[in-house]
Amino acid sequence: MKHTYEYPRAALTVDCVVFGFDSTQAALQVLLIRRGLAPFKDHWALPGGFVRVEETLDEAARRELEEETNLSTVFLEQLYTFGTVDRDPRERVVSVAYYALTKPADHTTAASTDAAEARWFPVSDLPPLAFDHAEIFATALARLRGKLRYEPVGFELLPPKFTLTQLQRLYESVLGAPLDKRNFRKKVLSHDLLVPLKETHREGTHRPAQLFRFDPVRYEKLKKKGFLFEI
Amino acid sequence: MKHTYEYPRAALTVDCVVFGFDSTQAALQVLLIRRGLAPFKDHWALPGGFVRVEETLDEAARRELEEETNLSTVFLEQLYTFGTVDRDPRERVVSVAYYALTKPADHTTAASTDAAEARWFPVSDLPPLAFDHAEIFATALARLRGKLRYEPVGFELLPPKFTLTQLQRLYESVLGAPLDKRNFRKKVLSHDLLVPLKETHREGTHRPAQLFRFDPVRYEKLKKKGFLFEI
DNA sequence: GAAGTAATGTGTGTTTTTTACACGAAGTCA
DNA sequence: TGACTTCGTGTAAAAAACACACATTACTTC
Repeated sequence: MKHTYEYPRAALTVDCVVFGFDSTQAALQVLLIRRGLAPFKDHWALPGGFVRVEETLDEAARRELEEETNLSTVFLEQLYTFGTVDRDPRERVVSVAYYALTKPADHTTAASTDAAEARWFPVSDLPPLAFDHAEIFATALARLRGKLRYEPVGFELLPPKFTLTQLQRLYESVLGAPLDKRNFRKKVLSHDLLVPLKETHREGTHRPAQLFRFDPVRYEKLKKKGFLFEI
Repeated sequence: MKHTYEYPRAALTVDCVVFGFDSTQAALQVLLIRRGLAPFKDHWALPGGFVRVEETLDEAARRELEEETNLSTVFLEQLYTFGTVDRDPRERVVSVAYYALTKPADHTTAASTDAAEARWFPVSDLPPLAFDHAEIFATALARLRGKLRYEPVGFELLPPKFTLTQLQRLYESVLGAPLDKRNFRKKVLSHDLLVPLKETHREGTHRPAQLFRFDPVRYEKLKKKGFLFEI
């Protein structure tokens, strides 16, 4: 070790796996950016960047998300820290990975501001990723699956008003298995976290569907009491 | 590493929450070391230390564990990364926390080699901890609870041969709730991960208990097939 | 305005899982 | 041989999970 500090320093980055859901195609998506610089120039990569000395990890993740993709106010949670010695060809870089869930409203905003070209890809059809980002993505997807099963985070991927069918499609794409309509509705509604709205979702040539919204206040209350929200 | 850094560097540490289980007292325990240096001199803290440039995070955690506590071959898993700006009064230090599960056999070894005095504390009665280690510990305990519920990690805290009552006591101390003996045994045995031994555990003035061992091979097989091991 | 189309919304019976619960058996010690 | 302590076991009731089909509503087209 030949450094002048008393301890070795590592370059610290945050990388974000940003999930979105396309209701029309019922497809889970990830936001990627195309790298403008070497290494991995022109490759697709997770949005991310270096952590500044005066900001926490969470702040860094949120800042990068805003800078690179113009997303804000999203669900954001630390995922795992990747510290293989040679994951960056330049030098030792340790990356704290986060995953984020975004509502469709934010998507367009994201897609429009491409300093470095940002695009949504369906998770089932990703391009090759830079660095160890494929591994990070896989970890994130696994975590999302686990999370969705036990906590009501699905709403973070839908617009504020949504139908039960939309919600079911979301669960189906994330979990990768079809669900029974009646049983799904029964269970979701039993948690008492959805409030039916007066409005309906009218679209196309068929019966309009009831719209719901998620009740975050009620969720906090129930969570405190230790309720579970298994689907 | 060069002297002129294009990006800010952070000092990177690993900290380990080492769990042990005292079967005789049915108490979950944590291994702490007493700090010999400022800051927090003479305070109790989690074992840990700086990550070297040529080692991965996992390697660093394992090395620190061996150096400071003489433990090896334990279950070790990354927990969470703590990156509050001022968590270390000296300078910016980001810590990747791990949690470890150790078998009783290792305990004595650990207790004996105290360069810096290492001691086991029952989790219900911890001294004040240095830095943000109390928060790290709380995170680890919550994780352990979650993990135990869905994966067979309890065996990591017991000797290679154990009785079902010992296992039950372990679950009870970690989960913090009493369990029904018959239902517990039924469920544990239904997973088909325990093999009964010829020997029995004879102790004190009563009927000896059947000894079991965990079957890691069978576990790997079942895990691959996607089986769950909920308790 | 009648008929066709497409997605919504709803209930019940069956199976599986979870829970609650008590007592004889086996060994030690005096 | 009697007292003591922990071990090991089964069943019935309740709850949860699962499988499953059809009438309703709105729009479109003829």
